[in-house]
Formats: sequence, C-alpha cells, structure tokens
Amino acid sequence: MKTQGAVLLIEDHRDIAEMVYAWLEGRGYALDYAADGVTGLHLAVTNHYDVIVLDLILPGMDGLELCAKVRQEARRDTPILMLTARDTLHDKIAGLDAGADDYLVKPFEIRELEARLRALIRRRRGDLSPERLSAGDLVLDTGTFRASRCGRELSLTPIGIKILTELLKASPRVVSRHELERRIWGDVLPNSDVLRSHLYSLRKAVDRPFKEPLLETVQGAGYRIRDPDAD
Amino acid sequence: MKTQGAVLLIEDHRDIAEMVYAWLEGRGYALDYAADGVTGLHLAVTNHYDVIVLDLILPGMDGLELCAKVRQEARRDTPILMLTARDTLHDKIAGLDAGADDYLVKPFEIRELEARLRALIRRRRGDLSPERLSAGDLVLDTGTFRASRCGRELSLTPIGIKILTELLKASPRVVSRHELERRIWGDVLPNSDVLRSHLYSLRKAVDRPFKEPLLETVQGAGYRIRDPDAD
DNA sequence: ACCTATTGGAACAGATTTGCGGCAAACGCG
DNA sequence: CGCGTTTGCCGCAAATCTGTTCCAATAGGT
Repeated sequence: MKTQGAVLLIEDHRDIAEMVYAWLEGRGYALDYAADGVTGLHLAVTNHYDVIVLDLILPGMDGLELCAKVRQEARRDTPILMLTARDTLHDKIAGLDAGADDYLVKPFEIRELEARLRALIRRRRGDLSPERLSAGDLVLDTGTFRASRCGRELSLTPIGIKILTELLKASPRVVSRHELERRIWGDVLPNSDVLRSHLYSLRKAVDRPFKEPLLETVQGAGYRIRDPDAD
Repeated sequence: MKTQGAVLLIEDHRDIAEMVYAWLEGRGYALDYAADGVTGLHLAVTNHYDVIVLDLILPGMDGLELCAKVRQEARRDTPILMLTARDTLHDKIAGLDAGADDYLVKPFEIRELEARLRALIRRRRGDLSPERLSAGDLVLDTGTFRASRCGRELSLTPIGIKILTELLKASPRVVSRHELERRIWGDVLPNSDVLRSHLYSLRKAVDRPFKEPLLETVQGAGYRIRDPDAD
C-alpha cells in the first residue's frame, strides 16, 4: 500500500500512544514516535513529516513550548494537531495560537483523529480533491491539463481538454450534445455546430493512434466515453 | 484596524449568524454573509475569502454539497470550517472528507471559533515561510528569498520571486494566469497583461542559462513548473 | 536630488486555436 | 427503398494567445 503520509506522534501515555500508533500503522501511515518533548522536538526538526500529533502535557517540554519552538526557532510549518485532555476554552485558544493547526480533546474517537489528519495532510499537499480522471487506458490529469493513453502523451487543445474532462466525468454515461455545449461554452454558445469539428479533432488525437476507440457517438442522444474495464 | 481577514459566513439560523457576524466584525474581520447554499456558493466562487464558515444544514444546497462543489467544480482551495449541530462521528468524517478543513460542533464557544479561524487564516497565508521549495535542480529558499539552480545563484526581482514561489508551491500543477495574478497582486490587479512580461524575464533568468526549461506554459490554461524528478 | 533596479504598459509578429460552411456518408424510419 | 436528419471530415479565415521588445513611470537607496 502506498503510504498515506508520514506522521510524528509525540505522546507520553503509553496506552494512548500504542492505540494511535497501531491504528494509523494499520491504515497505511508511516509513523515515528517520541515519548517526551525533547526527543519529539529533535525528530520534528530533523526529519520531514506530513503532520505531527502532539500531546499537550509532556515530560521535558510541554506541547505549547514545543509547538512554539518548531514554529519560531526551527521555522518549520509542519501541520500540528494537538491532542490533549484539557478542554477548557483557554487551553484550546492557547494551543491554536501557539501554532497548532487543530486541537482534539481526549477522549477522542480514533477515526475522527484520522479524518482530521487526512484534512491536514490534504491541505499541506495542496490537493484539490480528485485530479485524475480515467477510462480504460486513457488518463487525464486535471491539475496539469495533460492527457495520456497507454503512457503516451496526447497533444490536445484547450477545448479538447474541456470536452474530454466533461465526458470523462460523466463516463460511461452519455452526455447530450446540448448539455456538452452548455458546459463548455456556458450560456453563449457558438451559433453553429462547432462541437462536431472539435470532436473530430479530439478523436484524431485520442482514438486514431490507437486500436480501440473510446469516444463513442450515440445517435440522436450525444456522446460518451467507453470504459472497457467497466463494460 | 487592519482587517484580520475576509470571512464568508454561510448560515441560515439568524440568531447564530448574527452572533458570529457581530463578534467577528467587532474583532476586525471583514465579513460577507449568505443565508442559503446557492447564494453562498456564488459568493464563494466569485470573491476571494481567507476562510469560509459553513453551516452543514442549509436551504437550497447542503454544506457537504457546497463544499464539494467549491473544491471540485470551482477548484478553489479556500479553507472551510464546517459549523453544525450534528456531532456524530460519521458526520464529522463526511464533512472533513468532503473537503472541509475543520469541523466545529454547536453549541460552540465563539472564541474557539475565532481561534480556529485564526489558525486556518494563518496557515493559508503561509505566515511561516520556512521551507525550501524545489523542482528538479531549482531551489528556492523562502526565508532568504534567494533562488539557485545547479548551485548557481539566480538574480531575480521581487515579483519574479513571488511568481516562482507560487508556481513552485503548486508544482507540478498548472496555475491559471488569473489565479497567479490574484496571488501576486491581490485584489487590485494591474490593468494590462503584465504577467507576460514578468514571465519572460523570469524565464530569461531561470531557464535561459540552462539546458532544460522548467517554466512551462499551458495554452489557454496557465503556467506551471515541471519537476523532472517527478515526471 | 540623483541614480539604478524594478515595474507597469503598449505594440507587434508568429503560432495556435476556434468558429464556421460545405459535402458526403451513415443512420433512423415509414 | 427513399427521404429527412444526424454525423464524419475537411479547409479556411478570424480571433485569441504567447513570446518578445521597447519605453515610461515608480520605488528605493545613497
């Protein structure tokens, strides 16, 4: 399994630490662990993590101090989720203002912790949800605006990419010509059936060089993109 | 007072909305307000906010759907704090996985809300810019604002560095011309396509002296920076 | 006040993309 | 089978997008 992310867990309660560690490890995260503040800080500044789970009360150096040091001295902006039994308003505010990104109060549900970690990791990576559309051997990366088939890069025009995007999003459903036009040109459609031309060139780029055509015309209904895997 | 940040509040309960609005306004935040999902979505994609406070249950379109639309259709990464009375584990996970960054359960303490907003805004602004961004042999130290390639220092202008920073942060994704302009000049964009000029000189400094060009333009979409290691 | 580096702006040429019309082939149907 | 409609397949000209250049306005430092 591909790793879900690198996590540093700093927590002195053995039982909680073990529980979190075991769960996250089972879910495919790569983990480092420290039981005290000094070790934790050292790991935090030495290595590179996607997120740090940090207990507020620690031997050696408390969470707030560690948090502040990571931010101000080491100047690392690794996301930090603070995990603690103290749930007074003041504690939360102090934690967040010390540089933590999230604050979760014990006892907590491990699944919520994981969901919050996912959110932090996702944001750090700048992930904007699914960026990858595909059908069969055709792949479109909506972040890069590049499409490829069988690993070979396809050269497409902007409108071609738009059409492909809509078709892939809908796949394997059929998109009516009208719907497709509306999604591409919005409310000011061109006053001739240009879509045909674009589909022609799109086919030329996407289907012609390959054996199996993916772009399919459904007479009187519209277009769709086949997904050989899902047929 | 300098504004603490631009907040979009989407909440249909008048009393809560007013309370939040009044409090945040009093603390120096600039606020927009929507009482239903459709209006909220429209504001969210039209304007630029530092953070969105979003009620889960809304007339017109619920919070999850709105969240997903903002992320997937509008492709905006504005931080979203979900605010709701539903506190089951499943709700929280659904909210966070729909693209929310934080999830706060009603009734909540307004000061905690504010602290969490601060944390989100702080992170988004990258107040801490400690890291070294890189792509291939290009390295940018955001602390010293110096860039180098193959160890050779590059001489860049302030705007050049800003462009490079944004492009590197997003790499290898494409950043649309508009998005790029907004990130560099904020809300008062220059009224001519100056970006082209800057990109030209940026290329002259970053790419011209080297064999492999990293700055890539994607017709009709924007610019991006390749990462030869990750291709 | 002066000098220099940086920035915003305008203009232009080349390349690419798009809109569009026309024709022939394919399709659906009575 | 015959007919009206839909679709595939170009080629062309207009519109758009980009790279490039030059220059004036501005900001910053001395």
